[in-house]
Amino acid sequence: MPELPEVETIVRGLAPGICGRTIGRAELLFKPLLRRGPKGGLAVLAGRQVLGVRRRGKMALVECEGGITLVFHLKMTGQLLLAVAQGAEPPDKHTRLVVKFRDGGPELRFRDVRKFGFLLCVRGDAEGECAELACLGPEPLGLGHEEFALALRKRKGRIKSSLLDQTLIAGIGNIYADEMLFDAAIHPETPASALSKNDVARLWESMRKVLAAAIEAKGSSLRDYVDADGRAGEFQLSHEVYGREGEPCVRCGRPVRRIVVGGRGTYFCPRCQRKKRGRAV
DNA sequence: GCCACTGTTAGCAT
DNA sequence: CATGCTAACAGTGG
Repeated sequence: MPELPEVETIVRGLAPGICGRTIGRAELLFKPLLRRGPKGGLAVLAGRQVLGVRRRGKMALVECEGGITLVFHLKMTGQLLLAVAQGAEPPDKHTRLVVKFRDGGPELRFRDVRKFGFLLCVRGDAEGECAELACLGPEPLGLGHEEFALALRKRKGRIKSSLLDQTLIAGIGNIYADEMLFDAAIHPETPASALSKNDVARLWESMRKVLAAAIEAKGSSLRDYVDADGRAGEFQLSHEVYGREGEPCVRCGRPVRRIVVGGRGTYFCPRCQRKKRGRAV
């Protein structure tokens, strides 16, 4: 579940470990991982220093000398790991990429059980020229609440689907959408355009609160997610609805329900998150 | 063994 | 055009 908080945690862990180091060989163990890149493939990386590591939406960007940027999308099960020592343990069968450094120190590995993840090797202005990045909406933590309200107003679909639309806002995934809707006491199937001014204000606050708390807790580890050092996150312990079907709502005690919204498993409290209707509460 | 389900999203249908 | 499903893949749990 690498959503924004998980990718942010990975990026923060990776940066001090690889910035300033010079890349040696990059071994692409699963060719289709590299969706796009220069003719010679990842050979272009050899001899380049890593200048920075950043996050955009759910993607991790490794910026290298000479305007080369590696863009990783972890999709469902991708992991970016800083292995303890070069060649200490051989890569397992799910390791798709190994990047070695000239100093012989820890190598960077990309593992991905389901093979949905991808890598782009971009030259020049990655944010501007790379479609995968250029089409992303604004960062939820950098978004003012006026702009947030504006973006939702013109939406026809359900609020949960809107939160998951990366072109609208970048980085929110299934878990955090459910958690922030619960925090804001909004039913996930509410049409985005039907939210009151007050609803939107609460949702904006909840979005910031939930994402910040999740980053603080180093993400949610339900299954595959671990940070760059292989450590699990802690935020799953603070989930209030996600994955808690049948368990009592932390606010009212009624059982949490699971429905499907836009093909995604959706958890909510039917009492605290009433469906929007003209009826008095 | 078989079937249902899983954190994402591109691509196609409506 | 916008929105809604499904498939892509592999593993896990019932």
